[in-house]
Amino acid sequence: MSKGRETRDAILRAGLAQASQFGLEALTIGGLARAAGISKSGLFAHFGSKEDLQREVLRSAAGRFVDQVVRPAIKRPRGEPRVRGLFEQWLEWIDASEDVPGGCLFAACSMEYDERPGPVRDTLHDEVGASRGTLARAARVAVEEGHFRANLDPDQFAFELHALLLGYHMESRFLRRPQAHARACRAFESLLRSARA
Amino acid sequence: MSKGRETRDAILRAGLAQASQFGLEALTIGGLARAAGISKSGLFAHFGSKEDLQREVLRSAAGRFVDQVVRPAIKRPRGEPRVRGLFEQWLEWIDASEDVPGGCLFAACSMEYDERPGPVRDTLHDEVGASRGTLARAARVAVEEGHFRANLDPDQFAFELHALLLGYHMESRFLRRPQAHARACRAFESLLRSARA
DNA sequence: GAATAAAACGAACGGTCGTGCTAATTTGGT
DNA sequence: ACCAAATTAGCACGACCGTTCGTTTTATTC
Repeated sequence: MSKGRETRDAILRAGLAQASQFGLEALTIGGLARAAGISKSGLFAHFGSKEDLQREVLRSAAGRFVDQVVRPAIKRPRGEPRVRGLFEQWLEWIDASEDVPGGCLFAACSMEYDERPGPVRDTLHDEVGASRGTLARAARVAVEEGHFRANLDPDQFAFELHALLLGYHMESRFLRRPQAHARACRAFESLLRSARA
Repeated sequence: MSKGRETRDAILRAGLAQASQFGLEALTIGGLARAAGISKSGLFAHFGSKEDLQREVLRSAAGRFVDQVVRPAIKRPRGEPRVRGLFEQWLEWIDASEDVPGGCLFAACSMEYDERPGPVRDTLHDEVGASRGTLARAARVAVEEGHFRANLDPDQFAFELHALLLGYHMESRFLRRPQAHARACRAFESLLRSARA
């Protein structure tokens, strides 16, 4: 790998860390350059604009999300186990990982950008939509496998599960309640129960 | 009312509108002054610091939340109807109101401040905790009234309902799905069902 | 209507923001 | 070891940030 891409990756890693904690809007060129140990203009040369930088950070977050949540989950057997896998991996994704100390970047930013049109919002929108789609697809498969009842609406299930994950994010990261994990698991089991019955 | 408090209220009204759309961090003295039609320094004189301004905005948001959600709901009969009232009023609160065009300020800001310690976060934390407490209390009353099953954990119920409301916020305001309202209602009915059984 | 208090203003401060430009340096291929 | 290309640094810019200050305008009170 060329030197350029190496530093570029390092920048994105630092940017992801920063953005996950303080938001994409709070990402600054100067601050990020300081964190990455290079000059402002040296950093800037890797991205044509701040907006580009923000979108690249989002893209790298999406890559990590696939690695950490989606890929491990689809290794599990089709149907309910895979849905459970998505849920469990997603919980871990929301908990701080080494490179994303601020929790789920998407959850934080979708609130930040709900009234802020532009390319960044569009990129974010696509990625949130994709992750939501993954949930719905897993639910549909669980119906096909006969694990979930035949008349289950997979999109409704995905909506409810997604809401639950947002709730966990708030409970754990903002309210800092120690029971957050237990609460989320109980709610998930209850959700599964009504998806089967 | 003295002239000073009048403009102060007008500033807070504009601040609430702005913050609900773009976040409390994005609130700027200059921009707010422009929106309120006064000078930067004229505005600043009403609040000792930007942090104070942010906290006052939060306080005024809390007041409106009580007026628009809590008070109408506690007029309903104790038990399930009151829980339903909270849910319905809360949905309207999340939808744009005249003075809060950006949806629920608390939902947006709790993501913004989950890794940003300080007085603003503390204030926000208290208010989110209070609104959550209102949900739990209503659930407890519904148990007492015999509408909900006796072994229901009111805090767990509050957690799940709160998560659902966050999900609605994302579905409606960020993803802009037209079915958001129907989805939330279906999920709510399902939640009620499992609270009764 | 005059005296006094309250409120709003305009200018300026030191900082930081994103973004150009050019010059120096480092890198990789020969 | 040398050269071209890729990469980084340095510097400057206009704009805006929160904040302070002294002055001027507007409200309130007698």
